[in-house]
Amino acid sequence: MITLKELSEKCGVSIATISNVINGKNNVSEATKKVVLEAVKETGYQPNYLASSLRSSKSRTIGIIIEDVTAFSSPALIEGIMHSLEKAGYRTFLENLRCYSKEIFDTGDKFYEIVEQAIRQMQAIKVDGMIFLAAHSREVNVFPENLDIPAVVAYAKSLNQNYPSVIMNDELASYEITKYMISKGGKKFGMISGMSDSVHTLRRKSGYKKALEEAGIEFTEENILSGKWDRKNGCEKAPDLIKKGVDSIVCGNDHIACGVCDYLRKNGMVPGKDIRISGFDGQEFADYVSPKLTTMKIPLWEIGNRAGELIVSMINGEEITETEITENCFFIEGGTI
Amino acid sequence: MITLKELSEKCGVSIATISNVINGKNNVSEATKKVVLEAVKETGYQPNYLASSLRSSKSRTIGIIIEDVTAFSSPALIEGIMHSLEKAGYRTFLENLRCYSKEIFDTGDKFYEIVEQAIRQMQAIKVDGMIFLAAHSREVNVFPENLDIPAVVAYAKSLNQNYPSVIMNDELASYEITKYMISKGGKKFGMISGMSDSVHTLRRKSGYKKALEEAGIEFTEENILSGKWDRKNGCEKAPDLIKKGVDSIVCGNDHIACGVCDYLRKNGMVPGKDIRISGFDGQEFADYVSPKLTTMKIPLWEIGNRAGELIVSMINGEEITETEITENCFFIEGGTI
DNA sequence: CTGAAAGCGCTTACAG
DNA sequence: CTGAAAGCGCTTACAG
Repeated sequence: MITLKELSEKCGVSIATISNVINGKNNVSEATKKVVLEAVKETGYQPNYLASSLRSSKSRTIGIIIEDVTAFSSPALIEGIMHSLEKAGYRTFLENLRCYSKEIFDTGDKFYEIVEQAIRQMQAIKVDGMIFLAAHSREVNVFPENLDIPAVVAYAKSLNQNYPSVIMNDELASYEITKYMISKGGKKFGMISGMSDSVHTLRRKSGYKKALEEAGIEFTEENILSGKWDRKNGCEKAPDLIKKGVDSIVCGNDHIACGVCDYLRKNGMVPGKDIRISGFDGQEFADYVSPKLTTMKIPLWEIGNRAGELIVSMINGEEITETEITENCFFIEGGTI
Repeated sequence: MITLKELSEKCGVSIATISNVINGKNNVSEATKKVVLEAVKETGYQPNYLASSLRSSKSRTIGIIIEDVTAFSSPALIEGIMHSLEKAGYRTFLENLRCYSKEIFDTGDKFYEIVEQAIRQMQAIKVDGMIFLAAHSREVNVFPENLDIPAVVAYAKSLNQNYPSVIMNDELASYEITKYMISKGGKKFGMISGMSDSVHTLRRKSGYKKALEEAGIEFTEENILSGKWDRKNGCEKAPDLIKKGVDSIVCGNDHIACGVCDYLRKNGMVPGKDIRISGFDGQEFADYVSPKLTTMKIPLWEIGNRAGELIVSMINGEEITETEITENCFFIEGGTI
C-alpha cells in the first residue's frame, strides 16, 4: 500500500496539502487539488486508517457489541444498523459475545464481566460510538456511567438514561392482534405467555387487557399462563385454557403458538377454526406450518436502523430527548385466527 | 483512557520497559515486571490499539467480508469463525456487503466492485488476514493475485489456488442420504435440484448417481429436474416425477422438499409413506413442518471454525497443502423417508 | 536489565 | 494557498 509520502513525491506537493485535499478542506487551489486527486485515483491510494484515526482521534467506526449473532433476531438487527451507518459513512466493528455457546443467558456477574471487557476493547480501538445489541429483550445496564463516547442499546431497555434504547412496541402489538381476534368473533380469551417477569410479557399483557376491556370482554389473571418461550410450553398449557372454554389464545411467541396448534391437531381440532391462535415474532417457520400462523412480526430491521441513526446523531452532538424509542410491529395474516 | 507515558510516570519506569512487560518479553527483571503489572491492573490500562498496530504493523485482527449477514447460513458460519479466532487471540472486523438488499446476487462487475472496495478497506485497517464469507456457494475469485496477507474463502469455492476454501462435502452428503432412502426401500428415484449450473447441484447429482449405481438402481438424466431453490419449484415439479412412477425424491434443499410435501398433501398422499422425500440444509423450519423433514444439515459452524483455524495457521506461516477443505454434513432424521 | 531515540503514517495549528 | 514541524501512542533496535 502506497503512503502519503510516496504520493507527495509523485505529485511534487507536500503531504500536508495532500492530506487537506483528501479530507476535503477548501484551502487548496483547484489546480493542485486536481493534480492530487488524479494521482490518488491512479495509484489507488487509501489513507492508513490506523494512522489517521490515531492522529485525529476520530475513527468513523462504530463498535457493535452483539450478545449472540445466532439469535434469530440478530441478523436483521445488524442489517438495519449497517444500513443507516453505511449511509452516514461509518464503519462497524463487531464483537460477538457468544453468550449462547458460553451459556451466559442472564445478567449476572459473568455477563457483566464479558460486556465490560468488550467495551474496553472497543475503547482501545477508539470507536466513535457503541451499540449494544441484545439477543433477547430485557432491562440491562451495560454501559458505565463515565463513558466518554455515545452509546445506544438496541432490542433491550437501557436502565441508564444516558444511553437511549430502541425497542419494539410490545403493548401496541399485543393490543392490535387481540383486537383483530375480537373482530373475528373471539369472545372468551386466554394467554400463554413466556416468562412472567419478562418485560415483553408484562407489556403485552397490558395491551391484551386494554383490547379486552375496550370490547367489554372479561379479563382475568387466571387465564394468563406463563412458562418457557418454547413449543412444549404451548402444547402443555393449551388444555388448561381450552377446559375453561376459551375460544381465542394469544401466545407469547411463534414457538408457543405452534405448540398450541400441535395440541389442537392431536385432539382433532383445527387451529383458526375451532380455536383462534395468535403468535408473536414473525419468524420464518411461522410461514411453513399449516395453517400459517397469524402473528406480529418484530420490526428488527427498523430497530437496528433506528439505533444506527441515533448513534450518528448523538456523535454529531444532537440533543436526544427520548430515552426510549419504540418501533411498531407488523401484522402478518396467516390462517390461525 | 490512560497512556503508556502516564503509566511510566506512575511506575518510575521507562515506557520502553513497560511496553516490554505488556508484550510478554522476557528481558525484564521480575521486580519491575511486578511493579508494572500491578500498576496496569490498578489503572485498568489498555494499550491503544491504533498506536500499537500502526507501529508494529500487526493488528491481531482478521477482516471478515460477509456477502450478506441475513443469509440463513451466515450467523452459524460467523459463530464458528469467531470461536476459533477468539481461541487464537484474534479480533474480528466485519464488513457486511449486504448483497441481498442491494440486489447484487451474482458475480458480475458490480459484485466485484464492492468486494474490491471492502478488501481495500480491510487493508487500510491493516488486518492480519481476511475471510470471505459467501452467502451461497459457488465459484468465486474475490481476492487479487498480489494480496500481501493471507486470505481464505468460506462457504464457496475459491478459483485462485493461493486462497484455500472451506466448503461442505456436497457429494458425500447426497450419496449418504440417497443410500439411506435405498435402505428404506426406495426403488425408483428422481431428483428436484436447484439451479442446474450450481456447484451444489453438480456435486450432489454425482453423489446421488453413485449411490444409485452401487445399488443397481437405474439412474436417468430425465428424472433430474432443476429450477429455483424455492418451495414453489418443488410443488410444481413433483407431479412430473410422480407420473413417472418414482417412489423417492431427492431434493436440492429444504424449501424444495417442503414444496413436494405440499403437492403430496394436496393430492391425498402422505410424505414418508407414499413417497420418500429428502431435504438439504437442515434449516430450522424443517423441524416445524409435519412430518419433520429428513434432511442433511450443512456443517456451517464447522466450516466457519475451520476457516478461522486455517487463516491463523496461514498467518503463522504454516504451509497449506489442501486448497479445498471439506466438512461433512449431518444426517437429520425426520419422517419423510 | 533499562531507557533514549527513531519512527509507523497520518493531521493540525502555524508561519510565510 | 503551501509546507515544515510537532505529535498522536505505541514498538523496536540499540547503546549502555
